[in-house]
Amino acid sequence: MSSSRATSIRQVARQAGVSIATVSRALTTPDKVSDKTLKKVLAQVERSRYKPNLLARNFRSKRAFSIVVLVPNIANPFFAEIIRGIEQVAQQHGYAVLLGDTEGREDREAYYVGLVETRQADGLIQLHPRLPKAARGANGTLDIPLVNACEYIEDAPCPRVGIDNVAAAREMTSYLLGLGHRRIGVVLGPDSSPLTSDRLRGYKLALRSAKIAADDSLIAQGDFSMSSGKAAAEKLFKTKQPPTAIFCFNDEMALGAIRFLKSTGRCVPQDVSVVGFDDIEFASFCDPPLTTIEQPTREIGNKAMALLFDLLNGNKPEPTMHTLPIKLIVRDSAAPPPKR
Amino acid sequence: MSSSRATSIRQVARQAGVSIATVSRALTTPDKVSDKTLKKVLAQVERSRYKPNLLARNFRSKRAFSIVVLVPNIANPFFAEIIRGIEQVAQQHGYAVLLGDTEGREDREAYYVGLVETRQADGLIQLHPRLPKAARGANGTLDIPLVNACEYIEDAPCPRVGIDNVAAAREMTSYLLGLGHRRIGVVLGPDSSPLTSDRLRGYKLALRSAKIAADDSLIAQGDFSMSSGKAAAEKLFKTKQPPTAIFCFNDEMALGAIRFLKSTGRCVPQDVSVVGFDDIEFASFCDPPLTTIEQPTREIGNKAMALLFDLLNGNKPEPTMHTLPIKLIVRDSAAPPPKR
DNA sequence: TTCGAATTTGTAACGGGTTACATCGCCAAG
DNA sequence: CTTGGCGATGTAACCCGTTACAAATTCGAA
Repeated sequence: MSSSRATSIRQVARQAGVSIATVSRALTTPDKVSDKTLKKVLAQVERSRYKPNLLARNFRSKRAFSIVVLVPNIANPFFAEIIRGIEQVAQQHGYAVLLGDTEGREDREAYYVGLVETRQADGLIQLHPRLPKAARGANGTLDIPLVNACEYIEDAPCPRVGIDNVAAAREMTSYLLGLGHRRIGVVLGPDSSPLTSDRLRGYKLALRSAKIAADDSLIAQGDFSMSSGKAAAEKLFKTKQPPTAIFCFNDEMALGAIRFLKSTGRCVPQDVSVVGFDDIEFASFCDPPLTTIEQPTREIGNKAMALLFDLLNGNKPEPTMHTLPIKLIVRDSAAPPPKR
Repeated sequence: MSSSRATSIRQVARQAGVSIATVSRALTTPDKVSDKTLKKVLAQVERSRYKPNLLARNFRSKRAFSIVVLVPNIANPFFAEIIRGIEQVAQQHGYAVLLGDTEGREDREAYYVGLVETRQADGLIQLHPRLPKAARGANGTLDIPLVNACEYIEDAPCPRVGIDNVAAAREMTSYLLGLGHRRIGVVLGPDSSPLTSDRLRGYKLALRSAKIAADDSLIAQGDFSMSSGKAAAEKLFKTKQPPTAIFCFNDEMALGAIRFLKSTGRCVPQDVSVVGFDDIEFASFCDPPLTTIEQPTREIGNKAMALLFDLLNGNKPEPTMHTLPIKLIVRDSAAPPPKR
């Protein structure tokens, strides 16, 4: 109580009249201790409210039992769900998760990589679409246990988990085509994101299948933020022949686009259809409820952590891509184009 | 390279021709080492790519240099912003933040408290409106360094940081009264939250000042979710005399309420005004943009971490409440009541 | 009873840093 | 030429667990 020094295993051992090894065993491998002694030790542990210092245990075992997740932005509910998925299985395996919100800054990223280099964390899950610079070893191999999720890294020498963005975008585009749309605008994410190129590819594939020529004036740049979606929609509607439907590469931008359309008196979906991607929670509560692509966020997180756990336990890295299924969620933001 | 054993300080010392103490000093207190030796040591550190094992350092210094944040739900963008604020100053002080998403489960909470009891983390920031059960010591004092943010805990023996919810709700209610509303509905948060009672108190205070009698039929229960806001609005409009304005105790519920009103053909704000609380990012992008109360989320996070840091460094606990200023954000979701 | 195997317990080394204390050199003052 | 003082360096203890190995005890079978 009064002592500032926490009770140590040696104290417990002395007070229980056994050796420290016995106390250690009683706590970690109880079946190696006789019933009588076990009871005696546990009673004393209880009495002196002893909590083993896991800093010491981890040090000895050379494991921090924590992993870090590098995330571009936790304020984004899409990532939040993935983090939950990660945490869920992390906890099952006794790992804690360190949150690494980089807010886009490289120095932050380096800091978190440093955490695992200095053994404060055992591995890293990267949600950004790039390999952390600091993680590359001298000979090009990976220095640290790493798995990549959501935004996959091209040719990354690590396990990856995500969805088939080409197929998903193609499915969504086909859906709009099926409604009768012929002029379908797209609002891209940032260029740096492989997501953007994949989804764009899917979009074009669908057009090709429908024998429709791609039109560059129907493609607008965005950056996954709501305001960029608004601006992109504005740009698309300044052209001679505006689209009858807009496919935004995430839900936030779709919300922004809808915001613009409404502000100009257009109705969604009667005048223009708008669809998104991700199915964040707000997608079902906006007006109109958004037709979008649901990503298995929870599962992506689960899988990513499971892969990292394998990695940490020496199981094969196998730098393969793990693709999880998506689902087209039809709500009310897309309808057949207006007749004219 | 080939060795699985990471380079240790002893290796570096041997190869640099100095003692381990000198290497240690070169890395932690360079001014205690002569320039010549310092250069020699750092060169060798570089050459052998030595990274000190912080697990060992932390073990020795009896500090984990990490703290945990207990959060009800990271998927909630309001909490996400606060976490960012916490992380920001944590990093300045060399602390990492462990994310503790409890998803409302008590066992999870206990697990995270255990993390600090076992020294894997040094302290805890609680975003829930309650004291972690496990944190209470034998004699009622706190066992672990704790600070409470956002949803304050009544009589908690720890520093707290948040806003003046009574004053904020009062200000918002007065604003609606100023627009001419006389029947103002409220949608509460969960009963267990002190937030709810404080905001309700502020609401009633404002009514009293305007000499308007409170009417229980204008009070509806919610739980901070969008769907609960929708349900609550529905209930309020089933009564004989529905309100002309609805004050929802957070933005999500306001979004839900607007959703309901629109689905019944009512216009916001022409027919009914709706206001929220928190000013989450979506508040400015919904339709209509939401009039709400802006909380200084980033600052709350910053302050909470600063307080915890003080606590960890032995500075007085002083279990006082730190109140940060709010701001009424007027957008388009509230207007004078319709004339009749 | 005796012996060996199996089980339980204890002793002590160990992990990788930090740091108190001792030592050593060096230089200025006496 | 001493001596004292100071800065730089080295030696070794220490942190608090785990665990290899040794010792002691128990137990059953011969």
